[in-house]
Amino acid sequence: MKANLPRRLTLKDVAARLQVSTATISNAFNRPDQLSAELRTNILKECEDIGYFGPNAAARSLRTGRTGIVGIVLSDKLSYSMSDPVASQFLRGMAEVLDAHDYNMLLLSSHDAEQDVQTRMQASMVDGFIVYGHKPQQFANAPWSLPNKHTIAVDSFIQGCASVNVENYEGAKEITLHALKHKPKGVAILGLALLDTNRVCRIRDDELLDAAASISIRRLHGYMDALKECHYQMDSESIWNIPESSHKLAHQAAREALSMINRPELILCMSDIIAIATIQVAQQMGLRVPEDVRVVGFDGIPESANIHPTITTVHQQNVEKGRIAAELFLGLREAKDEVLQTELIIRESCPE
Amino acid sequence: MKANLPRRLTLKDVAARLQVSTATISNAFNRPDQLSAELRTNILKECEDIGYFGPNAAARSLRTGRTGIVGIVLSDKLSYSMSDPVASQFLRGMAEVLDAHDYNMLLLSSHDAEQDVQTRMQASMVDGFIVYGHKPQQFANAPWSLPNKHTIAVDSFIQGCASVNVENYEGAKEITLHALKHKPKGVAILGLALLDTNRVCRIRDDELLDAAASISIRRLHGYMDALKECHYQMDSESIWNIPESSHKLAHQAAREALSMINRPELILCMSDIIAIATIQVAQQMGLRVPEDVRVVGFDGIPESANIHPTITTVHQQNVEKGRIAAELFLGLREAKDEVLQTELIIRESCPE
DNA sequence: TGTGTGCTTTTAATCGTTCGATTAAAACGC
DNA sequence: GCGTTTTAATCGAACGATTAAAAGCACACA
Repeated sequence: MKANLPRRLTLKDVAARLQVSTATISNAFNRPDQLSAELRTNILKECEDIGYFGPNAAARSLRTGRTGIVGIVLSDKLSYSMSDPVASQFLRGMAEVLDAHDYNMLLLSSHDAEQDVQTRMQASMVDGFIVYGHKPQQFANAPWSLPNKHTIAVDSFIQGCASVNVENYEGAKEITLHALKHKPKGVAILGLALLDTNRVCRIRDDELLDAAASISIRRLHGYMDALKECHYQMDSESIWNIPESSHKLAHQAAREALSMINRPELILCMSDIIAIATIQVAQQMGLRVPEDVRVVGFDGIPESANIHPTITTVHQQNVEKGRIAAELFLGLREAKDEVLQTELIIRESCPE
Repeated sequence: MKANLPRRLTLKDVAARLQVSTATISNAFNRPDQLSAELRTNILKECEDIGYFGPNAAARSLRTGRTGIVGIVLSDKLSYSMSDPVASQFLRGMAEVLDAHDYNMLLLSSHDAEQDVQTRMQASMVDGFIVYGHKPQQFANAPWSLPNKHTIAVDSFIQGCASVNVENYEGAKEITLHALKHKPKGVAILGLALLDTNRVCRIRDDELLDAAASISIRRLHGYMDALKECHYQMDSESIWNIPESSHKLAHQAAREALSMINRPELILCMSDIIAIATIQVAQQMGLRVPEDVRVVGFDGIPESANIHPTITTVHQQNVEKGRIAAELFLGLREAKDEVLQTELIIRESCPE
C-alpha cells in the first residue's frame, strides 16, 4: 500500500520543474527579498500545483539548528489532569505568547522513570524547556545542564535557570491574617501535594522537611507564621495532605476535618478547588458558610467567583505567569527569577 | 556569550575518541544486537563521560523520515480551555497509549487563520495528526491530503480519515425518552456550540443546518426526535446556544431558561458542566431539583457523581476514546470509523 | 591449504535543507 | 563608455545521523 506513493516532494523537485536552483526555491520561502517578486509568485504557484507544502521541517531543523518547538515538561499528575484550571490558565498565557512567535509546544510528562527524564528531554526535538509543576527533587540534585537547550522553571527553582514564581508565602500569610481577625475557635489546613503519596492523610511536622522547596510548603509556612503571630497553636492533627487537586479527594479531607470533635471554624485551603469541595461538604453537613465555618482558598480561579458563597482567596496571575515564562524562554525579557505578586480577594466565604 | 560554547557533541566526536566508526556508535544506541556487549558498555560510558546524550533528533528524523511526534490539533477554544474535563480525559487516554509507544504530542491549535491550518500542519515536525474538537467546516471542503501524514478525526469525520465518535444521537435520544416518562410540563434545551458565535442566545431552527456534522447537532437531533416521539412540540424559543462549556455562560443561559413565564420542568443540557451550572442556578432561585425542575447532562464527568443532587447523564467513554484514537493513529487497530457506545446513568437530578 | 561460518565493525551513500560565498547581470554616476 | 554599487540567482559545503552491503577476523572442519 505504500509502494505507489509518489515519494515526498522536495525543493529539488520544484527546482527541476522550474529550471532554477534549489536555493532559489528555498529563498522563495524564507527570504522573499532575495528574488524578484515575479519569480517568487511563479514558484509558489508551482508548489501549490504539484502539492509541495514547503520545506521539510526535519531537514530545516537539522540545517538551522532550531526547531521552533518548546518542550513543556509537566509532572506526571498534571499531565493526567489538565483539568486543573490553574494549569489551564497558565497554558493559555504561554500559548498566547508562543503562538505569536511561531513556537509550538511539545508535551513531555516527566514520567515515573525519574532518572530517565533528562535523557528523554535531551532526545526530544525542542529548542528548550519550560518546566512546570514538577517535584522539586527531580531537578534539584544536579545543576541543570542540557547544552544548547535552555530551561525555564515555573513554580519552582532549578539551579542555573531563570524562573517564574508567585508570592506563595506572602499570599498565604496575608489571607490567614485576614481570616484570623474574626478569632475562629479552631483552624484546619487542607494542604495540596505536601507529601509524596497518593492518599489523603494527616501530616506530621517532621515529614515536611524534604519538600522544602515546593510551593505548597511555602504556602504552609505562610499559614503557620501568620498563625504564630496571632498566637494560634497548630497541632499537626489539623493539617491534611491532599495528593492532587481533585474534588473527590478534597471531599474526603474536608469531611474528616469538619467531623473533628472540635470542629474548626476556619479552614485554610491550598487551592480553590479544595475550597469549593470543602464548602460543598460543609453545606451537605448542614453548616453555613461563613457563619458556622469560614473557608478560604488559593489561586483565584474564575469559578471561585461564580459559586455561592463566593470564595475568599489569594489571586495569582496564572495567565501572566504563562506569558512571562514564554517571554523568558524566548529571550524577550532579561533572564532572572521573577516573582509575581498575589492579591487577597475578600468574598463571602470569609468576609471582613 | 555564545562563543565559548564547546559546540554540540555528535556521533563523530564519540567515534573519534573511541577510535571506532560512527556507525558503531549509532548501533550502540539503536541496535544493541549489532555489536559486542563489551564495546557497547564502553561506548555508553564514554558518552556519559563527555556529556553526549544520544543522537540528534532532527538528524535522525531527516534520515529515517519519522519524528515520533503526533500533532494534536485542537480547536481554538479548546486549546484555551483545557480545563474541560472531557478534553482532559480524552487527552489522558491518548497520552497513555502514545507514551507507551514513545510518541510525544505536539499541540497545534487550529487558529483563526482557517486557510492557513493545512500549511501549518504540513510544516510541523510530526508523523501525523489527531484532530479533536474542530469546527467541521474547517476540514470539510477538501478531501484530506497531507501526503505521508495520516490523520485521525475525533468527534467528527474527515473525508478519507479514520475516526472515533460516540453515539451522540442515540445517547441524547435515550436520556430524553427516560426524562419524558415523568411527563414534564415544559422542556428547555441548553445546547453547546450549536452556532458559530461567542454569545449565549436562543436559536432559530433555520440557523442550524450548516453545522449538520457537529456532535452537538447530532445530540440535538436525538433530543428532538425523542420529543417528537412523545408528542412534545418544541418551539425554538426554548433552545439556547452556549458557545463554550464554561460555568459563567451556562449560568446565564440557565437563568434565562428558568425565568421563562412557563418555567420548564425539564432541562436537557448538552454537557455536565452545563447541567451543574443549571442546578446551581435553580437552587439559587429556590427551586428544588428534581422536584421542581429535572435536569439531565451529557458526558458523565466524575464531578457529576460528586455534587448534590447527583446528575443523570449520558456517560461517554472519553478515556477510551483517547486510547482508540491513539491506537488508530499508531496503526494498532484497523483503520475505520469507530463509534463508541454511550450509557444512560440515572441519578438524582432526574430519577425514574 | 582452502573455505565455510559467525560475529563485529566499517564503508559510503544518502536524507532535504540552509546559507555564506560567489558570480552574472543590471543600474547608476559622471 | 568606464568604474562602482545593487540586485538576482547559483554553488557547494555542511547539518548529524542511519543503514544496506561489504569487509575483517577468528576459528573450525575437511
